[in-house]
Amino acid sequence: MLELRLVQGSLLKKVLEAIRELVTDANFDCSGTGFSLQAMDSSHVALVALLLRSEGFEHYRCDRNLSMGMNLNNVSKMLRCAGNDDIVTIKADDGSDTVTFMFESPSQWNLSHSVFFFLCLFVEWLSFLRKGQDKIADFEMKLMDIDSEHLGIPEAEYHAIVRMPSSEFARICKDLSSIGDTVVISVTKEGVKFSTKGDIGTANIVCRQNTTVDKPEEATIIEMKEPVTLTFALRYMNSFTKATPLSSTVSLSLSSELPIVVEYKIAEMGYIRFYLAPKIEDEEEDVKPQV
Amino acid sequence: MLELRLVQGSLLKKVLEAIRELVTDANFDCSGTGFSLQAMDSSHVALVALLLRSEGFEHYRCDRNLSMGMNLNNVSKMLRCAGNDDIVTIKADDGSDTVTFMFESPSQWNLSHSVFFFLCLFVEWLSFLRKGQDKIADFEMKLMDIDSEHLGIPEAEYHAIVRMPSSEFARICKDLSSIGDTVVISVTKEGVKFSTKGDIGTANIVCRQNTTVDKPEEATIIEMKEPVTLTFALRYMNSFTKATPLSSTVSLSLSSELPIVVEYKIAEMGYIRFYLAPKIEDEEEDVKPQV
DNA sequence: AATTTTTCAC
DNA sequence: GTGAAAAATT
Repeated sequence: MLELRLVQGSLLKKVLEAIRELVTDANFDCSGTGFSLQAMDSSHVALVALLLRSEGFEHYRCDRNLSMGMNLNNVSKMLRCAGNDDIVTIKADDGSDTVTFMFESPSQWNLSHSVFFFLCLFVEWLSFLRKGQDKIADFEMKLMDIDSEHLGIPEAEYHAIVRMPSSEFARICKDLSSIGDTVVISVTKEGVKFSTKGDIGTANIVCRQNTTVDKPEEATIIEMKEPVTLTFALRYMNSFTKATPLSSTVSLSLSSELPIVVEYKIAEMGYIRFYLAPKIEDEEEDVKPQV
Repeated sequence: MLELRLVQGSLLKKVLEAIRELVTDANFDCSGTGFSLQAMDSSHVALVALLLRSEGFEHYRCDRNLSMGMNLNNVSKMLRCAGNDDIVTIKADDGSDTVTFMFESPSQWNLSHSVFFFLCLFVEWLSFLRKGQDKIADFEMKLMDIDSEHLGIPEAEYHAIVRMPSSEFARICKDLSSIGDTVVISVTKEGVKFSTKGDIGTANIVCRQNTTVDKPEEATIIEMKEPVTLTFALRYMNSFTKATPLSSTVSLSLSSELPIVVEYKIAEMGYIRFYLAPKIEDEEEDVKPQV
């Protein structure tokens, strides 16, 4: 039997919005460790790895390892029926070919946004006292059989790791894709440079290391062992940035010839990591990306 | 060599959004006086004139007069990659067939919107002290050869000049175009009347002079030497109102048989002016507009 | 799921 | 000024 209770249900909604553009069907794997997913995108070029550790759940019961194949668009449809403040419970019986998502709405309180913070805390405390909720919904979904090719992802030493605000990374990818199709990411001790070239011209965006900001999540930090320059398809990068709502920072891990790792940490729980193989620099422009 | 540095980069973004619907390709002319553009719209009916005086730039260097032909949609694409708070620099080397737009993001400061104004000023002063920025982007674009027919626009005496809130003018043009295709603008000592006629009926909007408002930009001021009534195609008027974000007020200058001048002043820098010839009132409805 | 911008009908 | 349907964003 499986029963996972996640107080912050909006997190699950964000996770699905982050993945569903890239992957249509995937297996969710449950074990004592946590709730995880690993899948290639439909064109077999990018890889997504999700981990939500069991400790991050309010309640986590997983009697034995379970792999549940789901259509992510359908999961997303159901999750969109959950309010952002809902508590989400995922349930599956042993041997069952269905999974159930349960959403408990917290009681409606007539609060404007300008209410004081302590009042919010008070209200949250009240809602713990309440025995029930105004609304409880459950959605049951058929599971599917999906061939999973669970790749062991080797731990690699990266030449460079860049951490920057996730919104800034998203903005850069979006801006560059209005000029070109690919981005050249180049890390030197000067900083990290994102470049592209297209019919109407060229673009270069340089971000310098900057740790002198008020909030740590606004910092740009570059750990570089060796300079590295790699080229990637912007189309995938833009898909990855769908995970921006999950974390205020993103990290890019780069090594020559290795796939880039674009990681969004999920507070208290784990991460989403996207892997994308670099384009092979060649005389020809239209080289098909290799995995 | 050309190097123009504009602290308020969003202004340039707005200028391009204001023009690009009307004009696809145009020459930007740089001289000691400033940065200017003059172009007919693609159907050769309306004329746009832009002036950004050199004094409005933080730094203005223009060694010799330069006319740079650009596709405004491409310029706009690049400018959309600039943040609204970015400092924009336009660069061109002598004899080069490219132009470079450089965007410097101000450093991230932890400021909420509710911060006091003087604190903003302080922060702006601080950012001048900083040697560099977190993010610097540069976009290079090929220039084009464009036949420019730089018309001398004669200074005219206008029978009437109406100044009103630009948003109000935009609203009137939009509303009237849901009823008819043309607007009759009629200035008398009563005020200014915008009228249209269509299949479903007629509409008249009268704005009376009103200077007794709290803010001067909310005033409607009519300077009239002589009553005047002219007819214009609403389609162009609606294009002109794309410049609304540039100024809180607009002025309409009218004389019989002369093109109307719709002017948006650009604070501290200059203006955008749109010229549109009146439709000749005739028994026939479908008279082609004359320039 | 594909491409670009805004609104309604000829 | 051209064209088909609804809405925004890449």
